[in-house]
Amino acid sequence: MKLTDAKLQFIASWGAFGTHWGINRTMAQIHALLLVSADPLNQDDIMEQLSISRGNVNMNIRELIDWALVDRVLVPGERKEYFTAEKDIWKVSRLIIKERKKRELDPMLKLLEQLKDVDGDKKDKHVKQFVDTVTGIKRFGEQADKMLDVMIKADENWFVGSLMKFFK
Amino acid sequence: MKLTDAKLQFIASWGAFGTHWGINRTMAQIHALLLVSADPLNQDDIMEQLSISRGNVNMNIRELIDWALVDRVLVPGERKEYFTAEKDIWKVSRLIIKERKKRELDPMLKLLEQLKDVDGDKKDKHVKQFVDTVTGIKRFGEQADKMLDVMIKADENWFVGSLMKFFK
DNA sequence: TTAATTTTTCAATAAGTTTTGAAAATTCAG
DNA sequence: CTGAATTTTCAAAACTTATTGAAAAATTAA
Repeated sequence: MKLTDAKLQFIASWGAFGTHWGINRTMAQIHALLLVSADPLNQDDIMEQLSISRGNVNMNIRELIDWALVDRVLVPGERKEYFTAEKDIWKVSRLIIKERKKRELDPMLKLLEQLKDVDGDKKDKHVKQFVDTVTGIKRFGEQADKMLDVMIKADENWFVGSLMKFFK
Repeated sequence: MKLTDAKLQFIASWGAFGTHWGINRTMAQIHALLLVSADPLNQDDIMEQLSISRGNVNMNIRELIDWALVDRVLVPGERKEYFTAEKDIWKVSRLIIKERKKRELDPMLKLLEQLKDVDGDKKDKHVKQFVDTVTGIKRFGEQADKMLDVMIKADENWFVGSLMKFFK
């Protein structure tokens, strides 16, 4: 397969993949494009290669920068801003875990903490089922929280070496 | 907080949570409702408690059954079908991992396998960047794949006991 | 059987999300 | 400063996804 076609297919698939993970299609496509580009790109490059509008590029690039997946780089002698993606996929996954944990898991745990103290007789089976469910999810979430914290701090060697040996 | 309000808040939040994870809002809400209900519910119960249409309940219940998160149960003397959710959150998480792995990770790995054999001179920096990126993601995906397989097979005791000790 | 009940389907509609593009704001070279 | 280049904003439009509800299909009690 030609490089150009392979790039297009990678970008399309990464975009579709992203939608399953709460990341919008275009944001994932821009990310994909930058991941496979050897040199930094500017807004016009991205507009042209993905056939999308300036506003769209601008908004999604900002979002990618928020997630720390993309950095602005200064190209000497150029007025325009250039962008480049973090290429180390282990670092990328840690950045994504960190961001999603903050946005999703942490607030959920906070809510469950409140809900577990519902009023009413613990002997009542409806109250009991609610409390048991909430408590169970909370415990699970706390374990996941710890595990993810370790992953966020770990580096690839730790991950591949220790964890994967552990997982046989 | 009263049980009724706590339930509503749990259902609303679980629904919002689900949308971040590629699960539609209503499907997650029905799941939440069944998780906190002590007894099985029928379509009319769900329609009433969530204020949604019959068609909507029917489609999303079927989807939940596909994922094996919900089971049909026969209530003696009743004509209607009743539904109940798997309450063990560890089992629930394994079912979700299994389904999403099959739908998302496996196809992505298949694609990356093809893309890594792109034509062209490996010395060319554009080809090199593409191949390096694809190979890196593929390797990462394969590790994740193995790890998730172990998790799918594991039970809660293994998970909490061994893994969590490992994670300090 | 038949007819009442229940479940399923699906076209139309509604709701939600993303994208555009032109105008406003900002930046910076001269 | 001034004005050209660039970036940002955001209301309107396009697109995507979810929901409704009525009709069709399936089920089952009598």
